[in-house]
Amino acid sequence: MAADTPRRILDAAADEFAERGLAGARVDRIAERAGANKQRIYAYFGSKDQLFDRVIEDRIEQLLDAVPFDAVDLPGYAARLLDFNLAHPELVRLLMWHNLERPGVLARLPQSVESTGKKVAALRAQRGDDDWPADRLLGQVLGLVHGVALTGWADPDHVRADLHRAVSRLVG
Amino acid sequence: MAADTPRRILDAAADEFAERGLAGARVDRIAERAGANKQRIYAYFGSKDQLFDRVIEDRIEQLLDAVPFDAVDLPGYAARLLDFNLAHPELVRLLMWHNLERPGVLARLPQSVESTGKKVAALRAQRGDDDWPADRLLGQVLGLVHGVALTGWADPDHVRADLHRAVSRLVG
DNA sequence: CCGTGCCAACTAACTAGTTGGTTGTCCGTG
DNA sequence: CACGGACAACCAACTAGTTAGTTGGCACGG
Repeated sequence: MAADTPRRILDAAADEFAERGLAGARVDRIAERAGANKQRIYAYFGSKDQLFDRVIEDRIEQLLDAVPFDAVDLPGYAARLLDFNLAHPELVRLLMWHNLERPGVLARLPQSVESTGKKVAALRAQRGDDDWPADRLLGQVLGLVHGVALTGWADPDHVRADLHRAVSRLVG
Repeated sequence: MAADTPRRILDAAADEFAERGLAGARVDRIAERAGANKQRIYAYFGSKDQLFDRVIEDRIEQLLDAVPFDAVDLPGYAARLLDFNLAHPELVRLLMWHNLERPGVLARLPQSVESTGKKVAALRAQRGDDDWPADRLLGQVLGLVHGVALTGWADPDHVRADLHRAVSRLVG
């Protein structure tokens, strides 16, 4: 077998939860997708809910640190983050489900808090806080990226170019 | 009884679906919340899925046209749209659920298409298309509003002020 | 008597979580 | 080398509760 069982279960669960959410996911289906056994799921992760949380923990870092933050070139960072989102729609869906079905949990996740803290600090060191407080500017930029990724009518190249332009105007 | 039965069912279903989504919602609970009867739901709406669609149809207009579009004062429009979102989180949740559990349906809804079309036309008449194509500029603005509403760490007053400032820089 | 509505019980399928029994592998002990 | 425990994993059946959707019977107003 390719990887060890807990790993395969996590991956299969990520797919299932991304497609159907917590309430819509089926434990039997996760077991089948993992090529593993139902009892292994309960042995390793305890319950469906706990498994969902572990999946999020497992993937959140991947999503947060996929694109290295660049306080100097904020428009470029935004564009690269958008590209990652477009390339990994399952992870975006996973986070949306989690936001709806486990409200507030993500905001309290240490990895998330730490990553955001570092970004704010880097941004503050680069630009200072007077023109536009770093945390709030970051919020605008991240909101813009996720928002346009959601709305996403136009083709990716246009969206990326427009996003780059928009963030340039924000920081300019 | 306050309103007629179909109306009460739609309202109760909107609450239930907004809280728990399609898969998480329970028909019995909707009946209870409506102070109505389960068979009435099936008599009027056919199935749980169809009921969900009807709820969306019923509420989509309310959410799309909640804030009259203003092509002249785009920053003000964005701020007012944000305020509506903050004031009606259930409707935002309802749309997020629908986007996940019924992907693509919303984009094909006539009301949605028409509303967007009018906005784009008004924006194009106001600013022209050369500097920034109207449809893509609108996408950026709407994406920004929904994005910051999602991310939403800071307090509403700051978020609104920052959003106003951001959109001002976009259109300026 | 017909339409609207309520109540309660019912079916049939599904679902999270459990249990018992089995196989194979690794590892330390005699 | 042989033996036996510990462990990881599989399979299948099971429990107990839930859930969408149905049916039959009753009350009331026009």
